[in-house]
Amino acid sequence: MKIKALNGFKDIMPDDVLLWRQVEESARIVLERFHFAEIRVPVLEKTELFSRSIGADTDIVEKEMYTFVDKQITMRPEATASLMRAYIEHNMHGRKPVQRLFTIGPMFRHERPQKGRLRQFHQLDVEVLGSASPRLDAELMSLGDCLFSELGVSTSLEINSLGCPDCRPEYRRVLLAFIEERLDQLCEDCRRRSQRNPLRVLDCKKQGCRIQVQDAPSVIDYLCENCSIHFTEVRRNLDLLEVDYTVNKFMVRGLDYYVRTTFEFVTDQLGAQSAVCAGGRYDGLIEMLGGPKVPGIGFAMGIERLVLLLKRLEDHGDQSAGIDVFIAGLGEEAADYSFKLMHGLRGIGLRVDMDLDTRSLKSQMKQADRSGAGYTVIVGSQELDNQQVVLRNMKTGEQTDVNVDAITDFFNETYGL
RNA sequence: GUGGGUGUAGCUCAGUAGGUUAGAGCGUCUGGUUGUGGCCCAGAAGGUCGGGGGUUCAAAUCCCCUCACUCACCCCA
Repeated sequence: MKIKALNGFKDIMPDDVLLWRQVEESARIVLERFHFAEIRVPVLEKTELFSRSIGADTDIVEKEMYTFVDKQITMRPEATASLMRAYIEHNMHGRKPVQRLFTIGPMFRHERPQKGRLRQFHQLDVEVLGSASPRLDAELMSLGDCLFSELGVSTSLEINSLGCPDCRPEYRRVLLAFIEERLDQLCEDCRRRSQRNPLRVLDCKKQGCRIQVQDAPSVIDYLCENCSIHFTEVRRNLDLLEVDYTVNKFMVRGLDYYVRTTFEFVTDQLGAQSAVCAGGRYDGLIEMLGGPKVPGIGFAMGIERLVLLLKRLEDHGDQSAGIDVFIAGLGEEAADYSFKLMHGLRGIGLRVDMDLDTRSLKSQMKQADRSGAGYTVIVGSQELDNQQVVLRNMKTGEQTDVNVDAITDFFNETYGL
């Protein structure tokens, strides 16, 4: 029986890892420009942390978490909760007024896998704690924008406001009344949704429902004064930074903790999974988890989805990490010498490989070619007798005899080590 | 949890009025080049045709069951 990876769990193969690194490195560069600090948190947490923060009756908590029931611990389905826990646990609010944090790592959700959605997937998670300024909302969105342009992928930004505990109940009532008036026109799912989370009816993808909700009351019209001012300021600041966006009054959130600003970077290139990055404000969350009364905002970016987008940009063929020097040897006595030489060259920082199984020279040259080495050192018995090796430039095919003692110096000069 | 699609060589895929030893390209290996890569040529290795059962003289091909993968719904990054 062949052992295979679990459904929804994927190996990231060497060629793809290069793209992943590109994403992660770009992210770290951009995040540093925005003065963020990386934090790494555990993958396992107490189940309660997630049920309390994400919401006990959300799909994630209800049926998608990998939980060790007997131990009451869960593999994180998202990172925000863990970061909040760490923030509270280490009293980070006391160290400086505003904490800008990010983390990159795997998340786990037991959903049915499909394109751009796995059971173990990876997110870049960015959070800022300690400021309620609408400037921050705009700054975070511009950060996402910068990251996408750094990577060369194009997405569009959609924003909305969900109001706050002061104004949302009123809107909810109005919306529910609107929905109930045309309940018989809506799909089965929406009828169910209208009971639990009427907001969700707004982003149903079915044509029939879309027509029905077209003229539904907009959250934005029901925002309280503070939320309204906040949203206007967010938009003004986005304009100030010249970040393009559209207001999507149908955009809602699946997680309970979001208030006020929500946003999504979407693309039409990923099939059903249009969101590459999504986030929003969660001003009451930290307090709810037993921490200080501190506002927060953050977003999560789906790395797999981003990598899929990058793959669409150009043909990424074999581009496995190459080496500088390949050592080809003839026979066993050469092998000892080659082995030692390889060790020495690695010691001065070169990327070196050889054929440990002493195959034919032809085979070794082939390996040298594929390895991407700029030079091949050929060691034979004749060369050993004369204390010389052949140095072959793999680009030009030019060969020179070099004294064994001069080899290191040659590479030192060539590669400027 | 629900629906559609696809499972043939390491990879991408041909292969239906059922019919001998199941094919191609790429990759791998060997040789053409007594110690030299890329291009070219020749050859070789590599397959329980996803698995099980059935129909038949005969099944990759037809029927049933099952599993895996995949896309989509739900939901979400």
